Amino acid sequence: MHAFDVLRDPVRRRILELLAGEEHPAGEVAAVIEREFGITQAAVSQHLKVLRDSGFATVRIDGARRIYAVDPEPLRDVDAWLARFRGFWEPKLDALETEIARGKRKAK
Amino acid sequence: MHAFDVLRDPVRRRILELLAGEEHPAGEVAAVIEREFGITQAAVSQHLKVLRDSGFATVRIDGARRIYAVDPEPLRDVDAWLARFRGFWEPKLDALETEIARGKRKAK
DNA sequence: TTCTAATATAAGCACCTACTAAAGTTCTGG
DNA sequence: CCAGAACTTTAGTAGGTGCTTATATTAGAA
Repeated sequence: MHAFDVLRDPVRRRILELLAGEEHPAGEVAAVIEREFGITQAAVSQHLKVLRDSGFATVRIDGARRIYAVDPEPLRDVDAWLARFRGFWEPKLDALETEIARGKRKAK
Repeated sequence: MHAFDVLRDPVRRRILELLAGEEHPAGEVAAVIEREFGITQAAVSQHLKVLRDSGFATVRIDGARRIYAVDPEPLRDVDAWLARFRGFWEPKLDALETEIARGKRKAK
């Protein structure tokens, strides 16, 4: 499943927002989503599965709980795709910034 | 239609890539897409309509031709949404860069 | 005006996706 | 071991999306 297919769903985007700050058990995520979107816990679990399978989230087992966290890799891919359009709204680098960027690249 | 719904479709993403560099008449876009994806001109026209209606593309009439170009606004929104995750992969700003960013903000 | 090129729109159909309800799994406490 | 809590998985379904074919529109050429 392509990254944009995953992000297309507003529920999945909201889940990622919730996980962006810190990890959360599935139950907490489900509670928020059930309240905000009016869907069942099973539906949330299915969305979490999509996020897992597509690499947007990782799970850690803690007893009967499953703790979910963001895996940023696919989001980074999306960011990379967007890069080609960034010139439309970002101001050009000025000389000093260019130098800094250059220095950083060398440092690596 | 939400921005991510629009970007979900690979044909529409490809069209935006084509338009990213420079504007193109619908016919040129259709020729490329027909070849790359094996779909008809009508289908491409429908995708162009979606891009128009959702604000991703603008049209300029030139005789019998319609010249399409990227409108970056919705892409910028997507970029803004992604910003909250950028901390996962971007290194922290160092002191000098922070100063530059601060100066720019003041300058505005 | 008539013909053709360039493009858009309409109608109809085949998937695909997100949902619900119900059943299955796995852990923990008594 | 049993009950219940925390999740996941399965089966079935309604609605949405993207495609094709056919038709409409509009501009320029003859």
